[in-house]
Parts: sequence; structure tokens; C-alpha cells
Amino acid sequence: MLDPATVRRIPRFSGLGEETETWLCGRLRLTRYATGTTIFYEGDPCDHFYMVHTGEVKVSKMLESGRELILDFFGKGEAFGEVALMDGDTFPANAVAHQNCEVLTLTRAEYLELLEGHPAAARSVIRDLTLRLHAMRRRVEVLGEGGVQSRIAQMLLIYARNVGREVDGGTLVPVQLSRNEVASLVCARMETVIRIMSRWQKEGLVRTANDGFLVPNPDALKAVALGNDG
Amino acid sequence: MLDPATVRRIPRFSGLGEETETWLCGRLRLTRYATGTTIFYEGDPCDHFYMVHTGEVKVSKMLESGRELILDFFGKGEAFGEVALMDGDTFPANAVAHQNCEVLTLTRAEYLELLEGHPAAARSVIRDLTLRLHAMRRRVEVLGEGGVQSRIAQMLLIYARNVGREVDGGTLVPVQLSRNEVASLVCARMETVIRIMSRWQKEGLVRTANDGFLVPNPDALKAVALGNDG
DNA sequence: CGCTGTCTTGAACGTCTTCAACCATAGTGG
DNA sequence: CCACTATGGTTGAAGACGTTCAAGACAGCG
Repeated sequence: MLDPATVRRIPRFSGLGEETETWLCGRLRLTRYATGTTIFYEGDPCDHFYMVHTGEVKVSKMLESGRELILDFFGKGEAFGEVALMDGDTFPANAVAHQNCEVLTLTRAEYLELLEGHPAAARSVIRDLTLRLHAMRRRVEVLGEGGVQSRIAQMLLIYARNVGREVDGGTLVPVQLSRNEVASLVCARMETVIRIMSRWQKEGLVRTANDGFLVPNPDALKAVALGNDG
Repeated sequence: MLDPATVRRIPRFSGLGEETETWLCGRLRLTRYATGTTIFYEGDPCDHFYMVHTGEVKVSKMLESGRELILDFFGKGEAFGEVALMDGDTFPANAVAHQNCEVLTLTRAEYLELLEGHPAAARSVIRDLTLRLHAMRRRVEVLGEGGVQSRIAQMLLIYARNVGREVDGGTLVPVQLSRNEVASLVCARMETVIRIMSRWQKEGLVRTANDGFLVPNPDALKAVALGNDG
């Protein structure tokens, strides 16, 4: 049973009125997942609405070629697997706890009930979908760009823009990604990513810290992102 | 002034009630664009809702590297530029008439009024966004796949699934794309596309007809799409 | 006819992948 | 404590693949 005040602080559920809040408190179920645990697999029937409460969820997919493609990461307050709930009856991708997670769920019926009864909730869904679509379009653009180097640079800049913060020494991008995960994000081989990023390390373009990546001079990285490569 | 019966047959505007239909008939404006004409440019302020009535619209974007990236094609009854209307204030891409087009428009205010007043309209938007997101995710998957050959094959198969029809001799995919446009869809060079597709022509895998592409044996093409390449 | 646009082919080059080996670290069980 | 294993990172060399540039074919159209 969740605290009404907690529910009210979730952007997706705010402004729905007190009655709905208590209704939600009675329905929302919280599940914990340890890092690396699978929340759902591609092909599983989707009959629940999922939202990250704490931690981080990775949504990825195995391509036909056997490579992993990371579609997106979801953090606090973000809903995932939602498209499948509206669209189809099975999940099109896997969801894994990238860090220890608390995940809130509603049944499909409860989710639809919420949507039907509350125009504000529908607006919230539209806004979310819009942002997701925007991000996905941006993603297509990155993948369309020529070189791996350019793609990694763009990806880092996107994260920098979204969650980066200024520290002394430059911009810290607080995302913990293995080289393998970077490779799965930009659709390249791990070895290629390593070669590029260790060169960057030497050149002082991007430093790998233990809490993310440090970009001393974002403009220099932008130059790399633009140039075909170089 | 549009015919109410016409409006009612547009999926996006059906089931909104007679009163709304006549309201729409008074607001919807129809504009014609000749093939190759630009409907809007990236960066233009977006204060209108656009929908294809007849013809086909190409939405594309110039990448930093100077290459064109085709984001999507929109046909009869499909809304385009809608994300920008919800999200930002300028278009993130260009829209060009790929064939002679009739385009329906509403002002932003009218669009929002429609959305606010009609839960059915909002549901329709959600459904559209969901489909678009699905398609865009599929697009990311295609671009993530290793080789150019595999990407072209997948793209053709997607079109075959969406608009293909059976004719004697195989499946006809009635999309008229120049080699350059195919290249812009799969993010490769025109020369590469030509080399691959003329090989396919020789091998009998895909034949370029004047009204689209003919795939004699879709399963063979699927095999090409799957194999890393070869 | 020359012009323009799309399509086509060839050869050189560069990038990325592939495969193989190796290092570092952390965790496990004897 | 150490050997053992797993995981993530790292480097090198060979080769495939795609791009790039340059040239030419072919059609429609003034």
C-alpha cells in the first residue's frame, strides 16, 4: 500500500484528484528486482502497466544477427512497456533491471480504467508518447550518421544534455555503461568502442570515471560528432 | 468546404458525432502540392495540424554530415508533423510532396480544441502515436542490423508487409523509390544500393518494375535479411 | 542537338569487424 | 592463502565491407 503523498509526487499520476489518488494507492503494486534480473522477456504476454519507482530499467532486444540492441533506459517515474499495452498483446523487447529497482504495476484493466476516466491521464500518456517518439527519432538520426566515432559522440552528448551536470573539470555524464553496452547502443562491436574510447581517454576528450563519463570540453566532442569522423 | 461524408470516412475523424463533423467541415482547409513541392521545412514554426488526403508525403531530414535521412512516408488519412505540434514549436524535419498531394490542415488552436473536447479524438491520437513509435522502433532495429544488404532487404519486407500485394510472379511492393531514396532510407550510399540491387536483379531476388519492386520469392529475401549478409 | 537527372561500373582507400590472445579484477571454494 | 573461474577491458593482425571519386551509359526534354 503506497503513501498518497508518494503517488502525488509521481508526474504521471499528479493532478488526478484525491479520489483517484486513493484509488491508485489501493491498486499500485510494488515489486523489487535485483540488478540483472529480468522483468519481462520479448514475446511475453503483456497484461500489466509498468513504471520505474526507483533504480533503472534497460529495455533491449536481441537482433536476428545475435547482437543486442539497447532500445532505451528508463529511470524514476518513467513508464515502460506501455506501447505494447496499447498496441499488441506481447512485449516486443526485454526489460532488465540495470540497477536494483522498485517497479510499480497496474493490471491492464486498471490502466485502461484510469485512462478512460481521466482526460488528464490521457494527456499525460500523449505527452509521454510524444517524448518517446522524439527520442526514438533522434536515435534513428544517430544510427544514420556515418561513423562509429560520430555515433558514440552523439550518444554521449544526448545523455549529457539530458542528465549531465557541471563539475569542476567539465561535464559529468552520470551513466554507468560497460563498453559492451555502449556498443549495443550505437550498434557497433565492443572492440571498436574500446579503441575509440581509449583514444579519447588519451586525447583527453572523454574520461571514464567510475560513476559515469567526464567530458572536459563538450564543444570538442561536438566537433567529433559532426565531422564524418576524425 | 468538405463533404461531411468524406470527413466521416477519415479514420482519424470518424465516430466523433454529427455536430463535430460539421464543425470539422467548416474548419478543415485543403491545399494542393505538386510532386517535389515542400510543405514545410525543418525549423519552420509549426502552428498547423497536417493530414494527407490524397497522394504521398515524404518526411526527411538533412543530417549534419550532409546526407539525407528519410524518416517516413505518409499516405492517405495519415497525420504528419503532429509530434511537433504537441512537443515543440518548430518542425524537426522537412515535409515534401512525394506525389501530387492534397493536404488537410487545422490550426493548432482548432486541433487542441478537438482534442480537449473529444476523448475519442485523444484515443485516436494515442493509437497513432503508438503505431508511429512501433514503426520507429522497427526502424532502429533495421539500422542496427549489420550490413547494407540486410537493411535493404528488411526495408523491402516491411513495405511488402504493409502495402504489398500478390500478383502473378510474386509479391509486388508498390512503392516508387529512386536508388537515392532507398539509400536515404537505409543510411547507405547510392552506389552501394545500386550494386546490391542490380545483383539481386541478376539473381532474380528482387526486380525493379516501373510501379515498384517485384519480389518473386519473399522467403529468399527473408533469408538475405537474416544472414549477416551473403 | 545538348542538357539534366538517374542509373551504372571500376578501382583505391579507409573503416569496422572478426578472431585470437592477453591482462586485471573480483568472487569462490578448497 | 591460493588456485580457479568469470567478467570486463585491451591489443594486434587479417580481411570483409562500404565509401569515395571518377568516369561513363542512358533516358527524357528543352
